[in-house]
Amino acid sequence: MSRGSVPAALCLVVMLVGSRLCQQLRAFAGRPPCRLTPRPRALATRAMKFSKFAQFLEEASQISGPGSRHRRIQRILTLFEAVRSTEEMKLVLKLMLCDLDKINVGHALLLAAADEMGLKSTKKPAEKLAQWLSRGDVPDVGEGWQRLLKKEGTAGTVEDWNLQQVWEALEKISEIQSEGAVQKRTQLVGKLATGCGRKEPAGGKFICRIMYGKGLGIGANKKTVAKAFAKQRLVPNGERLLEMLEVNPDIDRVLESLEGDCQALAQLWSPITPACAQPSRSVEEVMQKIHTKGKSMNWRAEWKYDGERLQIHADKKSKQVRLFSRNLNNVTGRFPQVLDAMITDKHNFENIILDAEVVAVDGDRILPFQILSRRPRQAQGRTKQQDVADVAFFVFDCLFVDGESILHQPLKERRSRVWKVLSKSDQIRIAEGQAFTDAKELQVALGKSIRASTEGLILKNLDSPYEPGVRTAEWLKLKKDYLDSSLSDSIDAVAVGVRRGNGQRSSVYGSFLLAVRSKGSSGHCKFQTICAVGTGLTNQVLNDLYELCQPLVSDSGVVPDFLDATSAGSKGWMWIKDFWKAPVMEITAADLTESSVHSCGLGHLENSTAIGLRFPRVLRLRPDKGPEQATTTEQVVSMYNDQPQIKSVRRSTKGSGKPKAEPMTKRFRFEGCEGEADAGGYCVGRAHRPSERTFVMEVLARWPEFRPFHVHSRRVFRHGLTLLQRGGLLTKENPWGAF
DNA sequence: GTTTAGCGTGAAC
DNA sequence: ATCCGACACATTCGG
DNA sequence: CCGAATGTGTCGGATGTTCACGCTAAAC
Ligand SMILES: Nc1ncnc2c1ncn2[C@@H]1O[C@H](COP(=O)(O)O)[C@@H](O)[C@H]1O
Repeated sequence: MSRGSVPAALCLVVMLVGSRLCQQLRAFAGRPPCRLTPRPRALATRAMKFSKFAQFLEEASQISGPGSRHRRIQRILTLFEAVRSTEEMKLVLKLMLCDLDKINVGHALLLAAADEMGLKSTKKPAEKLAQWLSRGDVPDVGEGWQRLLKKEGTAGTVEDWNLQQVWEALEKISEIQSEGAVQKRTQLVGKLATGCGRKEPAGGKFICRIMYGKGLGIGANKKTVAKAFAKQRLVPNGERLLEMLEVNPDIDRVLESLEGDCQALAQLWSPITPACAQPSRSVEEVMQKIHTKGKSMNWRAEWKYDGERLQIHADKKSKQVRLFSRNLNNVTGRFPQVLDAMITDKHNFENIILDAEVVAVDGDRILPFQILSRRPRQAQGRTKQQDVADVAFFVFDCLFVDGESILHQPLKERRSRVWKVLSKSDQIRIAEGQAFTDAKELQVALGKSIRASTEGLILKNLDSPYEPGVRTAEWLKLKKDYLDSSLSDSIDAVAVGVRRGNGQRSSVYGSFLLAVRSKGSSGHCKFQTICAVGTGLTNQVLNDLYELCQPLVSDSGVVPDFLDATSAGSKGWMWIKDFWKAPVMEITAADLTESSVHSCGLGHLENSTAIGLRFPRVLRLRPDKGPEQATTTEQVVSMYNDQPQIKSVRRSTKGSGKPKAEPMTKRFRFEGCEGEADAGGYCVGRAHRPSERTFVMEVLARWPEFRPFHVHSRRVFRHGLTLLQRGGLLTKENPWGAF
């Protein structure tokens, strides 16, 4: 077998699953206060100390290996069993799930608070902490706090707050406002750290993470905590916690309701966790998913509008309307135009809950997400000046109508139910879509949707019920940037800056500042930043990049002169000085956006705007390329101008778009694979076991033709492995050496 | 003393 | 938003 | 038929850009 050619058996067709659960909804974050009942004090006598709470968490965090999930759940269960009252249980849950009101405490403030802990053993604790973090001595601020507090020791009498005290401190922090707020907050946070972490330093770590609000880092979040809660006995109906939370995010209320006869039904004025869609990477993959699902061929392709998810609650008689964001925040004040549109007499409902996407529009034209996000976030006074843009609501589902929860009804029913009672208007529109049965129809629909400036399609099983909070297989998203085709171009960009990772990535660089090539005025090459990227990298690649870049990093902190960077775009980076050795990465993105942080295209566009990338991610490294072969600014600019939204604006304002630019780098597809999913049926799964990873590495190393594939570590050649084994190319004795 | 620029935070994607 | 790793559980393969 | 290999789902935790808002610090 010659090295440059690919065995026929290895024809790989990318067609299958990339099912990725996105991160969980941060369902609880920042919910506006709606606490009507004063909180009774927990029993003072046996109230749980934060130190004890922290010990449980610490133990749970150390569990790993096979069976770890179960053991972790058991450990958390013991924590629950140490709880003495429902009130205390509320606190435990809210703390574990970081369900706090907005407290305006972030990374910087947590650092500064180290100086407010009254530490004796460390001089300039905040400085020390920052140093630890920059060197990766400590994976996150929380661990840093723990380390500082540990040094203090527990000699003498030491504060040890109970959960109630901690909660009250958090509430106090959330209330701090106006002049001097930052200082007051910092002091209070410092005090809280002392109260939580003097007796048990791990308590400092956890209170820090709780305030930061991104999870406790113990390998247990909402789902796992709920599993443990299901087994505890103090509060009845524990196994219903999750479903109840999906229909009412208020933990206090839900725990109370569990004590009665509870049912997970949609309720007016109480936000329902929205359903999400699974990503799909091609028309073929979609068709395959639909068919293997079997039963129903009753599917609908709907435009995926690029705006914000909005849940509309309305009641005709009381003339009330309430709007909730995807994360269940109350955003009623942000869309005053729509409130009126919801309470017209033209509608034939008494009350209703709609699922919709709100989009910035100009008449019939759909505007980019960026325009929508420029609208004010808070209710504007009566003296509203010209708004940034009109908005329209594209309704695509209905969860509740006239006092009845219709979550369980099939989509078909729900749809026909709404359209009967909802009256369309400029503000209230219906999501465009069509039924489809085969790949061809789907392909056509996809093309249409993209030309209409949407992100792609959402495909829905018309026979499926509404599943709150679930990334259900009954909804598939097919976005243009997922597609392996010329529809989405990739960019080859140079890593010009690096930044140390956090948490589990603290031993390597966690993200990279990327730049593209541009001709400097003097004819020299200048590079312009286009995005930072930190996803799409495997641990292997991260380690390699660390080894590769470490020697190239300058210690000066001065932006190198080959680089054209804005001041905002150059904050927090360590610079690569040995530029010509800098690694090149092939990346992709969902959109090209206007940027004030990055410098790409400065000088090529009107209003001295520059271009950045939305949702950038690494496809692969390009060790075969040097910076001089990176994509150019001009190419990026023409990609920008090629976007449907930009074109449509140009059409309406000017005559025509710019002339077509030189061709982009295209991703390679191995010959014979295109559209031949049935030909061999060889492919594709995730290569996540070590032997499979090794195999992939080998294949990539030996047949460069494979490299240009959209190779994420989890969507590669499983069957290729089998085939090679069967063909005798791989043997048991020498699994990888037979090439 | 008043105005403006900068920075941190949260939240949308 | 995207993506990856680890683990869990289901299904198929091969002796 | 059973253990190993493979296929797929679930969950947690890394990471991105941009914007408005409100406080702080600098500039006038
Ligand atoms: N017709 C539609 N049906 C469902 N979701 C839609 C639709 N149009 C836009 N979306 C949005 O797409 C989001 C899901 O995409 P993603 O967040 O990429 O998983 C939802 O949260 C909605 O806000």
